[in-house]
Amino acid sequence: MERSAENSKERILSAAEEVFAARGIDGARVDEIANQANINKRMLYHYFQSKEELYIAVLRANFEKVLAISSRPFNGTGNLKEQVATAIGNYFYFLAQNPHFARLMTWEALQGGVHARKVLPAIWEEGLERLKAILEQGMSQGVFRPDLDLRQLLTSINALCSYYFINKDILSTLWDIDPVQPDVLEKRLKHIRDLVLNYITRP
Amino acid sequence: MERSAENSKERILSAAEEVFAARGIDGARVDEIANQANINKRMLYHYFQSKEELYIAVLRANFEKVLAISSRPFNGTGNLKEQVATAIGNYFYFLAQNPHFARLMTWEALQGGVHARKVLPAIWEEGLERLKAILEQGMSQGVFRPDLDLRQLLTSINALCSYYFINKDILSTLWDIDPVQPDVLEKRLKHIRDLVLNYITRP
Amino acid sequence: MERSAENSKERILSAAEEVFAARGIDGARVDEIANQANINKRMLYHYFQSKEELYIAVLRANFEKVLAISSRPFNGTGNLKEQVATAIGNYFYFLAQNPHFARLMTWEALQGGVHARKVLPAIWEEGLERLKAILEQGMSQGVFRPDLDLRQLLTSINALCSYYFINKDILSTLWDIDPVQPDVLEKRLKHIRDLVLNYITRP
Amino acid sequence: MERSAENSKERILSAAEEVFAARGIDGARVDEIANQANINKRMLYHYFQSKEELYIAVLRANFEKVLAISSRPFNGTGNLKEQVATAIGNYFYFLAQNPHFARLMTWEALQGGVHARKVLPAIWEEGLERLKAILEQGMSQGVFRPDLDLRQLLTSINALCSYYFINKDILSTLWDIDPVQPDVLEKRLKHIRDLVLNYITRP
DNA sequence: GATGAATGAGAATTCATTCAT
DNA sequence: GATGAATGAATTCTCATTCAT
Repeated sequence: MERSAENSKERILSAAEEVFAARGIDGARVDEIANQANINKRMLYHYFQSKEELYIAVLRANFEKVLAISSRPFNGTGNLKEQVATAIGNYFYFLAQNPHFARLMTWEALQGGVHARKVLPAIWEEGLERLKAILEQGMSQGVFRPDLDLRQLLTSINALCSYYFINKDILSTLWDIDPVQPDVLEKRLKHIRDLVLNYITRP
Repeated sequence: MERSAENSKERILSAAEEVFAARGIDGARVDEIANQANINKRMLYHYFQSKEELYIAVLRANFEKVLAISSRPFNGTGNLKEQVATAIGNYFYFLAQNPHFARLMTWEALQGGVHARKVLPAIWEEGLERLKAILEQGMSQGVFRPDLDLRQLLTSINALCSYYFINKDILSTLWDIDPVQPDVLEKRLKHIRDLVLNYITRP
Repeated sequence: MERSAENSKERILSAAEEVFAARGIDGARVDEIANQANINKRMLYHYFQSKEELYIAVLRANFEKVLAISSRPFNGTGNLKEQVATAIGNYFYFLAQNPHFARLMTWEALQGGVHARKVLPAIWEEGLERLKAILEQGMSQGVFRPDLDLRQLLTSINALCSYYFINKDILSTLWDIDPVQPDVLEKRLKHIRDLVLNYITRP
Repeated sequence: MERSAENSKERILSAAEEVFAARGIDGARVDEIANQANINKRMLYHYFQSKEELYIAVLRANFEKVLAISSRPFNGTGNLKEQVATAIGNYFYFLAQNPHFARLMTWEALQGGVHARKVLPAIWEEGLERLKAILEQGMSQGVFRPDLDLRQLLTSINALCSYYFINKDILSTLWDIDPVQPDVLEKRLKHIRDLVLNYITRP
């Protein structure tokens, strides 16, 4: 990892994300972040006013990451059912590949979203904005059941995906397999898709 | 301000549950617990060896609560579908009426279950043990689809229920209504039941 | 051990002696003393005003023990040389059989004798009072060298005896034998007697 | 009030030695050490993990001091008897000039050497290593009595020297003179030398 | 005499933050 | 930009002592 002056801020943010995701804001130690970023603690305070500011910066960066994902050209093809399946898969694998994201969101949720609120109030559902559009389209076209409550449904999809990653360690113990192994991931995704697609297509 | 000896420990446990559920083990302050329990901090250390021990005691008490629920006479009647609906409802309302439970479990989950592991390793699924039995029965009787993966399904039910309460504050902002109001709760439960029942009954 | 009311005070004193000898006044815990005495902590404060008072009471009791020894009929027979040997032996075995004594005296010594001073200022040499008398007799009779400095000599005898017991644990490690085993004790005593008698009898 | 970085650790160690020697590990207060070192308590924990670690560091430093003494060029001249006298004098004056040393060793001894053991197990006799060599030489040359038990003898010399300094305060009261005044010191040393030399040279 | 719970003052340890260079 | 030492305010934990019964 390069150590030129310019990327100091990046290194701090990245280390902070790691530590905050792992331990939450109260469990995180500024020292650990500085060590992991390979910078002097004083530099950390040069770039960020306080531990809390740094935490918020991490949240902001993560929100931007989802936004980027959710606004990038959609690779869903075929009919609307297939597009739902694709959108769910995209989200699921985004969470799998960005393990810090769901953890950060959950620490935040447990704290009532006090910090996240300072960044972007309505971000919570952003990652599923595309999916929402597809579902709305499907409802109006009669492909999906007309009585879908999108709030409930999007909440459920979020739950079905996030919960899995949040509880990874515990599931790992309970099931005695690694929940984030490729084939195990795929199995989980299939289950979520079945559950959701079955529901939205049957009146 | 009663001060009888026997309930001091209870008061401490109860205050600790409140504070740990609200802030997690790292965010909790022993002083706050002592104040809320209306005891001298010293007494807290008389009954519990350390903050961590107290936290574990809280976890243990909560585990026992679920166990008590899941092992009490089941009020499910009627056919297996109805029984599943009842079991989900029982669990959902248990979470609604014991708001600390899901929060404690989630703080724990985020920390990899390090403390919970010291109490009871396999407790995680305990609250849904009854439901599991019903589902197994339904599968063998051909009432439910035969290819149910119970691990996945129970995880999903847990997710659908817990996530809602964990994200209560955020949903409250997003939706601009109180998610734990009786009728809103009932709506959420209906959605979960639909999702699950639809899935398990269609091959 | 009997637990009738009357001997509570005795039990406390005895436990306190044990604990104070083992850990010193600062290392001792009132709780440990109470537990070991099998009484309620409150009783301890019934009999003794404070931890310090209790400690002083222990010192006093120990001083009385030496006084009793040093004033009891002397079993020294034969000539003065033999009497010196006997007196040294008596003192040495007193220390061996009352392991708390030398330890208490040494904790006190390290603390400048602040507490002991409150009990009996001149007690320090009491245990060797008899020996002093014999030595004086021997000097005037010309049996011992006439230039003996009794202060120095008594201090030395005290040192030669006490030091051994105080450093018991360390000698045990260094020598890899138990320093208070009967034959090892006897060897030490012989050495001390040789050293002293050789000195006092040669001009 | 200089504040250069390098000597902070030294100042802490030096203050700690002072306080630990004066009050023992249980009687010592971290606050007092910090004050005396003129640093913030926090720095103390920056350099040393805990009070116990600091105490062990003090022991280590003191052990190194004796080692340095005992391994420096010996200024003993003349015949073996004179060399013994010199070696005893060196040790005696080392203790006189390093009053913390004997005190630290004695606090340790009373606690069974639990902490010292972590530093250097066999250090206890180190300060008299040189003397031991001379005595061995003298025995084989027939200058000293052939039946010397060096363990006993070295223990005795240690006792005769250390005990004096450990009991300084009490002797001061008993004798009504200052035991560490130069001429009083010299008198004590003379006595010890007489005692020992008389013993080792007479069969 | 006896008990167990309770307490306030204090002691060790930790942490985010800032100063001097 | 960068550094390492320094700090004050908490925070956890401990202890001798006392109260209510």
